[in-house]
Amino acid sequence: MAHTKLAIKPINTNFSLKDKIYDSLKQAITSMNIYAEDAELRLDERRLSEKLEISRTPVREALARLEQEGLVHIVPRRGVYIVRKTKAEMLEVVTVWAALESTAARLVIEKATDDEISSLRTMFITFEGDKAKAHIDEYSETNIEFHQSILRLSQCNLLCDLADNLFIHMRSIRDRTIAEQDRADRSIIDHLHIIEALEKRDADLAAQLVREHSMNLALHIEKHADYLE
Amino acid sequence: MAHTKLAIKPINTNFSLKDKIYDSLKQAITSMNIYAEDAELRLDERRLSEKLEISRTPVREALARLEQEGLVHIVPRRGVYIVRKTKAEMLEVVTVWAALESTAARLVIEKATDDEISSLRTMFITFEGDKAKAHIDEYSETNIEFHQSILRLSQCNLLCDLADNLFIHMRSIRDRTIAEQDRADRSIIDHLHIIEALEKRDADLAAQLVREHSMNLALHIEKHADYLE
DNA sequence: GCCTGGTGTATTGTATACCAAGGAATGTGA
DNA sequence: TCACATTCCTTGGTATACAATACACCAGGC
Repeated sequence: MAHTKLAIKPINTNFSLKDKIYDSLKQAITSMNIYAEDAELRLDERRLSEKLEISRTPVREALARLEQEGLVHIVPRRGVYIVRKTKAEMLEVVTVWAALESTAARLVIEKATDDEISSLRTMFITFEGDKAKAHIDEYSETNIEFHQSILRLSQCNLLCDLADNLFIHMRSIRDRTIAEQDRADRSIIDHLHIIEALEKRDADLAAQLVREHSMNLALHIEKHADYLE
Repeated sequence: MAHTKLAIKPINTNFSLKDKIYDSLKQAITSMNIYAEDAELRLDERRLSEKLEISRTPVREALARLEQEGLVHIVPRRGVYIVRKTKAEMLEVVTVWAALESTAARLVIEKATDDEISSLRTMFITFEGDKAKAHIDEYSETNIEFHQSILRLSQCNLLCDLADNLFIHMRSIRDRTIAEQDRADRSIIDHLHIIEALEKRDADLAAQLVREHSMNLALHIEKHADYLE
């Protein structure tokens, strides 16, 4: 049915250039492999603004936000550099992640329905048995999804937001470590135990299992992540 | 004694205008009572830049950082507003705080020396007995110091940084709530129990006590903080 | 050959001008 | 008196010009 009135303009006037650039840069940084030998860690205000065909001002504001967030480091009159976390810093990230996610697990028990919790279980049915090793890439995605689901089901926005920021750094590690040894299998077992604890509504146990699961990653990084200087 | 060598200048060339403005604004916002009826929540780029006798650009960059941090909200073409947390948001802040501090407590047990832990105890000797109620203001400071000490002794910078940001919001609540009822006394008792757990190097207990202590604040806010809309 | 200082260039920091959008004040007609 | 349109002011958004600094390179003197 044709409208008699000019139908639109719900066009977003609410997102300014700087927001778009911020999202765009963040996405770009997130999806690049920061720790590769030949990674291009240098950003150039002017080149960026020319490439995006806008002026430097909004680019600068976006970069300032990224710096506040810890993704880039701005050196006065030298340039903007993507931050590489040291091993020590990465261990801190994982530690804080553990804190956030285990608290999320407690909240899930308070707030989530049985259905929501059991939805976690269905995420893993495709990996029953030995399939995990065979489909590492898929599993890695599911793995990430699982952890983010716990955050989401906690219904605590602050928790989600903080965790999201940490996740940017976690992701690059997880991708590297999940393929090593039998970590994928071990990971699934851990996850199933966590789900069981949630289903039993045992807050202390769930929190403990979630924390230990993350801290195992920390131990692994401590031992094996030599590519972090 | 006079030096024979020219003694100095490791002078920081690293602090630009925007950094100073950022610090200055943050300090100002932190120390004002955001929740007072007549609080001036509106900021004006132009007025600020005129008052500080600089251009708008660095002011804008400072404000952008503060927005990223959640202290102010910038509404396009409307203005910049200091953020008032709602009750729900404040409860989230306290929840996340609990997560961070209880993890810090675990780390204290791993990393702090006996001396460092016992230094926590000495903070409270002046408030032995019934003195807490009589010196509410002093106690409020000690209270804050106690919690920050736990973070600091965890030797985890990320934990400290995140907690500091939350603390800005916690502070305004604590100042209001500590004077109510017998919360000061209760608070001291909690703190002493926490210290005992740390001294016994009982990580699970310490983490639990710290978390419960904070969550009690959450319950109190839930019930009594009607000034949060 | 090495040290010292100058100079040029690249890059970010800051200032300023102009724009667009929202909202309030004002005017106008019923 | 009220509803509505118009105007204007306020305010943040963007673009651009200029200033300041870091670094590389080079020339000249010892």
